Amino acid sequence: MNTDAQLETDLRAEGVRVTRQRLAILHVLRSAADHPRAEDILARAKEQDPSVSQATVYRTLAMLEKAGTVLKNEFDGAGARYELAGGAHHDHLIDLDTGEVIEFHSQKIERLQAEIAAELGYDIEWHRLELYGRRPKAR
Amino acid sequence: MNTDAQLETDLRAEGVRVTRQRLAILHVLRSAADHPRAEDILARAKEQDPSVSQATVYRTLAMLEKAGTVLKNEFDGAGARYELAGGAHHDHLIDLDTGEVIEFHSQKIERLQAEIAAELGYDIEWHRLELYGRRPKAR
DNA sequence: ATGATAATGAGAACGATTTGCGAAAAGTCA
DNA sequence: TGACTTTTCGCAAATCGTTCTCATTATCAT
Repeated sequence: MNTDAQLETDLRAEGVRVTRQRLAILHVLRSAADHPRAEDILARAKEQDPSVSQATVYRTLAMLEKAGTVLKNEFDGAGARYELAGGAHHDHLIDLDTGEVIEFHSQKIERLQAEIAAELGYDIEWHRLELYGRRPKAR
Repeated sequence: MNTDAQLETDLRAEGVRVTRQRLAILHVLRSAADHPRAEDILARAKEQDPSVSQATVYRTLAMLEKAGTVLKNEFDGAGARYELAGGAHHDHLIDLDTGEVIEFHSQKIERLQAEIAAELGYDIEWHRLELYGRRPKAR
């Protein structure tokens, strides 16, 4: 698990400065149960530290993404959605009615993807698999 | 196969007016071997009819997408890329070095996706599977 | 504490896409 | 074909999410 202190240590290890704003943003990410947008992250971070600005949210997310600490998901519709990395790789199922994001993983699909790419003469660098669906209406 | 005349007939069937601009855009899509961006489509359509404007390209693509005639792909990086629908469903492999887009299809993967969604209690409305890779350097 | 330097906030700038609006075509019917 | 109605068009301004500029502030090694 990642504790806030743990994350702070990681930041220092990256050789970047530990600022109030960055800690606020990391805390938001760590305590998020959903996959918040930059806008949401800004709002939540401001609760903890009103001085956090939009620019800093984007700058911090970009740096954390480069560092591999956060994952940026560009689902359809408006705006990227973020989550802390650290867990196992997974793909996403987006509920078209609520916007809720469900994580899942299939070793079989991963294997098939690699096979297909190999047949086409490619090495996969990364991939994106998103299912968009609805919960069938109870009848 | 879709001939230009065929596409025109489809347009009329949709109850929309057949304009020079729309025909130019459809022709561009039909003769495109790649997955052009709105910008490319505008440039190519202008060769055939200089009066085509950017706004019309976007408006036309939006209407064709809604009509199911074209597919809009939002790969990573800047701008959506379009292709004529009409063929069989397929997913994409994007060459990270050249930007080239390769189409592929796997019945197995499709089936697995449906199974996974079903287990989670969902019906898939649509999905997006993109592989991003490179051709291994010859040694 | 102090200074070198990185990070910040505010707002302007950006790129892709969308929209409002008056002018110009397309379709319709006589 | 001409007159009329409605859609579509081009242009420019507006949006939206995101990035950048720059003067100011904060971090951290000393």
